[in-house]
Amino acid sequence: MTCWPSVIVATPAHSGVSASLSYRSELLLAPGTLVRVPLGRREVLGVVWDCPTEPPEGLTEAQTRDVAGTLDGLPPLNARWRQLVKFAGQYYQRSLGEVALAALPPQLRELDNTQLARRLKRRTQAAAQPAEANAAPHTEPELSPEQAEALAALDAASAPVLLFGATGSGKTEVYLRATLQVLDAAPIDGVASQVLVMVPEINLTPQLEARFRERFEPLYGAGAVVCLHSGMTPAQRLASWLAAHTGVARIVLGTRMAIFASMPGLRLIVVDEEHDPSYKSQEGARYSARDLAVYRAKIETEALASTGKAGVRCQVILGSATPSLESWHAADQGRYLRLAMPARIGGGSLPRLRLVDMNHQPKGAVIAPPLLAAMGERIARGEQCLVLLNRRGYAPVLACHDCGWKSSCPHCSAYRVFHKLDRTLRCHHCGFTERVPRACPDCGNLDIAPVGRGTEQVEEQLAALLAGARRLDGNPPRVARMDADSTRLKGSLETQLAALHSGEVDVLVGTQMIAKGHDFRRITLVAGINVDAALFASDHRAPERLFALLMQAGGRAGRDAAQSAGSEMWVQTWTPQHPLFAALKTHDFPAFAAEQIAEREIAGMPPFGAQALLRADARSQAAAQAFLNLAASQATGLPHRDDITLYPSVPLTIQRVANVERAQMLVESASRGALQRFLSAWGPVLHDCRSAPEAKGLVRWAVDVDPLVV
DNA sequence: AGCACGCCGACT
DNA sequence: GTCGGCGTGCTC
Repeated sequence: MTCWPSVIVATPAHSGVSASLSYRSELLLAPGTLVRVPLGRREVLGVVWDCPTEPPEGLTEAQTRDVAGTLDGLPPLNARWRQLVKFAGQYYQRSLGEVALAALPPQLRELDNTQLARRLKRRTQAAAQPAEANAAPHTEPELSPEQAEALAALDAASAPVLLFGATGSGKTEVYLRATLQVLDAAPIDGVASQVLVMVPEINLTPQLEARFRERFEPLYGAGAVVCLHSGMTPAQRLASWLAAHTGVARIVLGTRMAIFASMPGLRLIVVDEEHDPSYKSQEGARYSARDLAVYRAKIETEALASTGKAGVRCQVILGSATPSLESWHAADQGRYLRLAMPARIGGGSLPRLRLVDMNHQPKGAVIAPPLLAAMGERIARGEQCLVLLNRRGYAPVLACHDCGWKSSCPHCSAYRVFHKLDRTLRCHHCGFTERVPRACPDCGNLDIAPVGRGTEQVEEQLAALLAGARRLDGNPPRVARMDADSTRLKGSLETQLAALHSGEVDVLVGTQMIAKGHDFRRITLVAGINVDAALFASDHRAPERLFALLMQAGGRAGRDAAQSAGSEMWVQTWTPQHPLFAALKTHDFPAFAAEQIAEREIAGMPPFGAQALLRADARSQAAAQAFLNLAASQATGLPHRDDITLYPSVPLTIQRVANVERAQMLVESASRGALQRFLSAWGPVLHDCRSAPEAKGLVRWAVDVDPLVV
């Protein structure tokens, strides 16, 4: 029987190709079937969206080509997955095909059916393997009263759960128990239950993976836990994806991209560190994996409810010690259920805050004398210190004192950072790297000097400043550095962490990557060296990010209950009176959040209003802004135009990156729905603006819905 | 997005 | 005389 499946392919929205393309097939194809279809002169992967038995209107017989073939042996992508893709495409203003195809493993496009069959066979064989009988049975740690309470509440909850747990309160154990409960449940219609666990960064997957494997592989076999993130090879990604899609994998652990994993038995989604900005994608479809997680759980639950079985649902847990204000507000309103776990496991306390007023310290001191003394004492006791600084390299700028030359990047409106180790000037935005000149390129003066401090320099200076201190073994302290530079090589992160755990290193200097997740047992002092920059950034989310960073960093200290009593969080600041520090001192996130939310309400900021950005990249700043202004003027008469505020176009903070000028326009509305409908109508207009003479030199444009930085 | 066709500058 | 720059246009 002949049918005319409509197929979505990886074509961007408004590219002139309609949402789906109609083909012809002699076989009835179920929606969600993966197919290969001819498109122009090439053959591309597509997803069957619908399969009418009537020929499409407006297309002649000759215009409809035959489906080239299906990907055999793969069950179709289910209706919930398709609904997720559809929602994400509409909400974030991208084509369905773009979202759907980006969500599939790239290697799927290259496989023929024999290769695919081989892969699938390998998968099912792995599944048939019995659980390792001789694996040591894991011992489940005893739950704290708070954990037990949270689990009980979780069990009864029907809304999304915001697990507000202090660092060290044992959130991971709650995730593990909740996972166990879900995996234990009986299959529904022969589909085994599955759990999706998301973490913000690739760096955090290994340790969580280890804990999940240790707990669940003895129960469910070696293939039960798979990872999904961009650091994997194409072959690994395909293998994980197939395992999830076929139900062989019971637990998928991954970064934001994992939110689109096909999981037919999905019954629980965990979003760990839900406040982390990494969950918001910054290219392609700019989706928030956290927000999609809430949506996905909702549609999965609705589908399960319609099967008529009582009590089955797909739950979502958002976990954080410093939740996003969006989630916090949702909990305030009762849309989410807030479960608090304020106490640290073992009764340890959070570190005491020590504020250092830099106005009262010796001029030019990098590390204030009292902080230095405190570090020396810790080292002498065999304890470790963590020093946090948000700048890589030796110095953020190199300058000539004579003529005022600075190490600007020729391709970006930013300074190149001085890296002393390899004597280079490196642009952290476009990567442009040169050897440090011997003399000032402008005036020839030999006296060019670093200005400001980065991690390399603090590492060097700390080693010198602490030279007089002694470790327990009588040797001088060892200072190490950990940042994107020092961990660039594969495996070096692990090596550095091992050095820290073994006690080889006494002081670790690093960027915010050291604040996240890692469990450092012997650290009792954490110091933020230069935190003020974040407070004066024009970005209104800077305070909450700084609060989260300091809380998270502080959480690294005193994780061993025996040492936690004496653990300290030192912060050097020029503005000790800032209210953020008062809340930090008492570890009072609720007070801080309430204050920030009140500010947002007054300003009409999210979650009280909805925002989007129209971004333009062009050869010249004038062209970028001309495109935006044209787009604004062409918006007249569009639906809900009156409910929308279009702000003037502005250059980005870093206006030029890699010789591309960047500008943006803020789009705001009190109503999310109005914003949505306006943006949908605006899309085709924007596409047309591209070819207007004003926009000559435009490189690309994009809409960012719910942007993090405005 | 790809991948064509198409019309103007420096080279085997 | 060609190779190749990327500007415009199409893909069921």
